[in-house]
Amino acid sequence: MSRFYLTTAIDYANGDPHLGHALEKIGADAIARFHRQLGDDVWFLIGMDEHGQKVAQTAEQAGMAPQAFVDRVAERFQAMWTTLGISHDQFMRTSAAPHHAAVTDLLERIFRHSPDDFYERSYTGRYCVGCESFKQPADITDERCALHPTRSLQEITERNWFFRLSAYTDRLKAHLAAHPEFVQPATRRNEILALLEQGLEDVSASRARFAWGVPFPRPLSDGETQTTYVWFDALPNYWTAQTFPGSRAPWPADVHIVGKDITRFHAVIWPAMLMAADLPLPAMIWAHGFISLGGERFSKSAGVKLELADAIARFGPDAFRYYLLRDVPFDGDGAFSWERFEAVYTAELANGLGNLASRMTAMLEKYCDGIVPTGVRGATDAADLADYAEARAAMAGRRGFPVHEALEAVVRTVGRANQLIQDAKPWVLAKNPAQREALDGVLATLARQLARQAVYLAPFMPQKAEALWQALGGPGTAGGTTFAAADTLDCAGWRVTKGEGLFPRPEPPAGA
RNA sequence: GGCUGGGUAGCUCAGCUGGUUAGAGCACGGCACUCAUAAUGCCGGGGUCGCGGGUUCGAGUCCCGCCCCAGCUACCA
Repeated sequence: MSRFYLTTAIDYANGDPHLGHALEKIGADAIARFHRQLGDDVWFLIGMDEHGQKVAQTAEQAGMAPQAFVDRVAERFQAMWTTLGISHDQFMRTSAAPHHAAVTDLLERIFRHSPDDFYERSYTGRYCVGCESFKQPADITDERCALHPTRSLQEITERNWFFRLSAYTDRLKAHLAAHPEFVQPATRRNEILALLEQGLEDVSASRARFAWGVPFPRPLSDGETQTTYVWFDALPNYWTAQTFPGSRAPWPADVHIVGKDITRFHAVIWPAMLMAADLPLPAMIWAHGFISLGGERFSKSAGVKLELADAIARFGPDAFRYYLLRDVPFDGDGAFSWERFEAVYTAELANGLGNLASRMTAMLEKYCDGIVPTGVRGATDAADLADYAEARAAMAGRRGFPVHEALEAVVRTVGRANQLIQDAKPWVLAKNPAQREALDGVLATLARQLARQAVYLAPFMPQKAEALWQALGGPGTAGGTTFAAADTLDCAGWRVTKGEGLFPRPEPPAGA
């Protein structure tokens, strides 16, 4: 059994969960569940990034202490993940004591192993009082901050701890050259290579002006203790997770699943920190795309534009998961639309899988008293197994994690089952007792097809997969069945029951 | 501006190192069937492969130029 440790980005705790957050967690959850059924010993970490000036500000605006505020936000996120069936093993919160202690340890480890990498330096920048942050040239128009054009920018000099990121340019280049799979998909890897080619600049490791965070372990030469800068607090969460009570998080991680907007932090700063601390690097950074709504992008810091609850309520959490995983390529961008959601649901879940289950269970009850007959495996099984092998290949990580390709391969088996029924015409065979063996063979094949579908769909639609598995009378659970077992299973003797439709067709519009 | 990737049927996309009538899914039209959630299966219409040159016996596939789109171009995360 091989170990598989995957993480998602920790979500910034200054608002409620939105579609963008959900896409990442659902995709990661499908990967986690898939690897459990591959037989891997999976540890799946998600969580919250709860520190920083913005959080402190938002809390203040809400009239709350920062900790009370993030407690409330974390609760909302966790409730959403429960609703969506996210099967994380650990929920990180950076405001938790073990994280503070472990971040401090990591920073001290860097001081110890790479004494030259942290140093004091003055940073001079254009500070916007409205934003309470330094502005980059790109954000400045006519000497004013784009967001606060009525105020003038101040030139402020601040003394901080800096991290000698520049010293890692060559080592990072060498690592990417030796491990082409380290950053995926390829387009993100190209961006990182371009960045390394231009050379890295040192980055702040501590900040003055706000206290909501982990105190930087060593004071500046003038005695001031500053707050650890966001990336030296947030990124280490993947590593600090193992210090939490009850955690079995190993190190290094097999894959960090992140949004494409934060690839560089994970592919450059984080590995450099680990090198400085003399710790092993994660095997892969997988950067997924974004989902837009009405042309507007979502990201961690974008506003809520779609009530997640509404989308989930439409056809249930599993259908929502299916739609996102099927219609949004996990290595690129996609767009949410109600029309598309309904079209995919109707065509593939109601008319496709749902109807297939319905016609198969009906025939088994009608022709076999609900007991799956004995039948030998044939070409249909072989063709299905080829598709499933493709699904496993897509999820193996060699080419990153194109989750949509895996699901697509599984969906092909639904079409094949419908075709088999049409070709074999069991209702014709049933009229002729001499064709009994042929009829049994077809129905047994269909049972195996549905059973395998339940098992392979479990990572994508955990609840619906169990409902199907139960209707088929399978032993144990679909999600608890390994793919290896599914590939060889025999359903002879299972008691099938035709229950409620798995995916009811959408209600026609009122008045239509 | 620079770097990277992309522009192929109404929509979303496949088309590896150049080679026969350019494919899939969805949508659309017709036919068949009745086990099924008026579901399913079969057949079909539909493309100047962004534009213009070039190389080649032959280019969606290579070269040059141009147009358009997306991402990146570092301390909000």
